Amino acid sequence: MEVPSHRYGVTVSTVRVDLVAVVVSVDGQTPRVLAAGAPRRLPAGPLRAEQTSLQASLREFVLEQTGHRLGFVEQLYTFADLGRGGHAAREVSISYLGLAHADTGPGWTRLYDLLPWEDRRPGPRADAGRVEIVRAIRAWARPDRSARASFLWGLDGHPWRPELALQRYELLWEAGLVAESSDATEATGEGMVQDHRRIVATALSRLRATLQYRPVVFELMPDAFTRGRLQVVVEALAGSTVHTPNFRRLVGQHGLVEPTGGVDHGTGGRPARLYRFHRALFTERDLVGTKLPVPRAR
Amino acid sequence: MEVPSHRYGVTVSTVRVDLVAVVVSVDGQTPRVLAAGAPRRLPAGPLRAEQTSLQASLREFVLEQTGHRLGFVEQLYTFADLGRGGHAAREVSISYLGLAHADTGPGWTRLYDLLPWEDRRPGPRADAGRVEIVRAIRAWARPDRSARASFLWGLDGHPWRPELALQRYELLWEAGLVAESSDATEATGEGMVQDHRRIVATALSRLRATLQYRPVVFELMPDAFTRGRLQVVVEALAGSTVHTPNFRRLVGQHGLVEPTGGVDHGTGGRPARLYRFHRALFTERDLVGTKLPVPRAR
DNA sequence: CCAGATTTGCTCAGGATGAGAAAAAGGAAG
DNA sequence: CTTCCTTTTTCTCATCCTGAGCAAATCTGG
Repeated sequence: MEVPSHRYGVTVSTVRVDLVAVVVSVDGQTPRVLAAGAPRRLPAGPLRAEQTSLQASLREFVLEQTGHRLGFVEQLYTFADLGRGGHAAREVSISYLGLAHADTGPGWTRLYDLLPWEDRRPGPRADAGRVEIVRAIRAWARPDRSARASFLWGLDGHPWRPELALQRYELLWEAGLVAESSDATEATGEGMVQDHRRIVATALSRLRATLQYRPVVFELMPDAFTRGRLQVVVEALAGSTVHTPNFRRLVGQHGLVEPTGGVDHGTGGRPARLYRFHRALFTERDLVGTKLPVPRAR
Repeated sequence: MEVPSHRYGVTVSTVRVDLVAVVVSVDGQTPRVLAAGAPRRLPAGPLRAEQTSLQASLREFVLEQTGHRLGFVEQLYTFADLGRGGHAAREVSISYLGLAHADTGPGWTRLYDLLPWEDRRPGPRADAGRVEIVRAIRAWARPDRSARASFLWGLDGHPWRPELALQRYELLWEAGLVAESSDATEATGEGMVQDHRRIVATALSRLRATLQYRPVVFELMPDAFTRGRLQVVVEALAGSTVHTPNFRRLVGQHGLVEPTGGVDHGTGGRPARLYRFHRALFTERDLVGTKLPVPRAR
């Protein structure tokens, strides 16, 4: 069984390749994604011939298009299925997740306007939309797909898992509840160009999963911050809340942060101590091996 | 801040795109990778214009080149940095991990011939090679990179983490210990064409990480198997051993398997009960959410 | 001064995990 | 047939991690 040349094949596969960026930041307690236009579109650009690495290419065009210097960058997934955008031609998009410091302005779309069901933090809109979605899913899933549906939506005793955002989006897609052609509703969210909403869902899934075993949140934080502020950012990304004493316990016992000595009096209650990320320790470790809690409660 | 058209850019980025497959199987207690030639080369093929999905394209050319029908397939990473193969031209490779049932023959290379230091199971060759590698790394890392080195190699009180295979390969690369041009040594392994060994390391990392939270091993198992056999396969992929009673406890309590009623008398000791994967339960769940133990002992 | 809000620390139960001991059940060698 | 060896299988125990609740400490704002 000899493996032939890898130039094997009948079709010469020369296609156009784009880079697509999902740039995330947290503004107050709302996560935002860089996407402008109507319908919204993720920033994208071509591979640059002169750039040796993909990441450099990505950073450059995000900087040019938006003026933003990306901190953390991670490759997500390469989308290349036929008919992605409606055209017959194949279009290859290499997608990246990037984290940037807080910023607002046009082009910064609220993440949960795109995927409203992913925000489970207590609030006025949360419950109404949830009921509506769950009803629609139950109707569609019955009876064949109900096990999968209740697993993904944390029904019937299953826990809600934040990191399954992509799988939930895909189920909604199959159920016809997030067709990009339809109008935006309160519960099913705002549509985007082509398959960009799927790419955002991919990014959210990956970000939430990464949060559980790598301290990437610090890419979104200023140099000094309170533990309460850190908790708010984590909860914003996870889309659910955590038990405050347990959160600080975990943050503390991993030695992730060290006090700066300063305090913040603007928190409304007892003043909070300021901390900084213990970077010296963790750049060496390639940022692997220490985790922050993401809720996985019922 | 308006985001311009995503057709923005000075260079038209039309490049050739290949699919590369890392097909893994376990033969006895040695993991194998589909790669033939000298130096060895992973099976690769072009995107097929007529295939709608990448996975379908991949399955087809792996079937054509090797006669193998892939079970599990997962996208790994897209390599596209300039000068990957030594040429100036950019070459984009979308890499996939595939799992196949046990098979031998030419073309099936032993995985740990390529990455010998990743096999930590007790054995004659293991200790000798380990000492040699650790000595070389320590010499190179001192003193700046010693924290990173000891973290990755489980030295100075750090645990050995099987899933960091890629990071270990990259450190060895930086240290000049796995230059593909040099001759294969007992400790640093056999070289491959272009950056294929990096792709194999990527696959191993991903496979080991996946093993910890998704029951993908079953893609490598026959329909009926003993728990001892399952443990051997997991240990082969993880490259280290686990405590037998704990392994069976975990497998049992997750409800992953169910007894077929049969027994296997060929194990050399007390006959072992045969089990099958409880597939009905887990296809529904999208194969998420149940895990098999991978050792992370000191 | 009081009410409210937030930070901070402590405790406790339950589950998961690492490690060891040992019984059960067969095959192989003598 | 008996003895030894090997593998499977079941328990037990200590420890750590995690979820959850209670309460004290400390400030701001009215």
